[in-house]
Amino acid sequence: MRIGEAAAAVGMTTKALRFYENQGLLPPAERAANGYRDYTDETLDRLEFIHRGKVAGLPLAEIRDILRVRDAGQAPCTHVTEQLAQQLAGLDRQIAELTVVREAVAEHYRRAAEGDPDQCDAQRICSYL
Amino acid sequence: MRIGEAAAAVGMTTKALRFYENQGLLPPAERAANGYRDYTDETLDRLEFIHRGKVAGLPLAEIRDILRVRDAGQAPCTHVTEQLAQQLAGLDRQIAELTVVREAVAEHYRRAAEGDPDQCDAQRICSYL
DNA sequence: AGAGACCTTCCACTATTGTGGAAGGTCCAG
DNA sequence: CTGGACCTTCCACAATAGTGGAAGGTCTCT
Repeated sequence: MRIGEAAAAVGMTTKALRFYENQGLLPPAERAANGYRDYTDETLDRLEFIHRGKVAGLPLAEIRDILRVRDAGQAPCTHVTEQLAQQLAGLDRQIAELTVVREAVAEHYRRAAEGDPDQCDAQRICSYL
Repeated sequence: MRIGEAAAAVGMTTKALRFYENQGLLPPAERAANGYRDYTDETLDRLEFIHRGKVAGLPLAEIRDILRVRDAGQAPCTHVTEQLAQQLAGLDRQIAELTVVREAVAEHYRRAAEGDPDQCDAQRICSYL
């Protein structure tokens, strides 16, 4: 199938597919006689996999690495498990950091919402921040 | 004081200060006879404010807007309160989204950690993702 | 006078994940 | 044979928050 059909089948754009090829997530596509890319269902599986990886928040580079392990003939499970563990740790760290910021902002906001605007101090520029 | 001294005083780089001037967070600096930027303590206050805004996770554009309101002679408190409310909502949304992703990844990981690598299915590329 | 530490401007580049558009080739229907 | 829908490549741009480096001016110490 041609690129437009493949893209539509997985809900991506043709631009994205070419980009993935460029970034090494898809192998260089087979070409029809006219030079058009010609995809098989295998590519769709691969694209679905890429989609699942993106949903899990993995950067394209990590998805690419997983696919490379797989393409090298190994089951990428160990690698995937490792990536998932790292991803989990990263998410926990990110959530923890955001929660800290959230608490700080919430505290600022509480003071701002109850406060007296006239207390603003020129030197602080705004006493609520 | 010159730019290097000002930058050191607030723990920023000279590059960052020029960048802030460029982005409108700092007014065009006074210049000494030799063309060097010449800062006063007011600039330090402003930089501290920028720093607090950054810590609160506000993008520079929003910090700039707050400063503009302030520079226009109004107390920016109302504006700040509004920004803080938006920021809080944004953080809550971001944390909620990350938490959803985290749960999905954790579930993938649980299955991967206990699973049998031989179950990997060629079509799925990796059954853990 | 020369070294070294400052300062100036300006342009390019970092990372990420694509999107937009130009210029041109191909294929099918009317 | 022409229009429209596809496809090709390639270059530029988006957002964010700066950083790196080149080329050159200035100041102070020795």
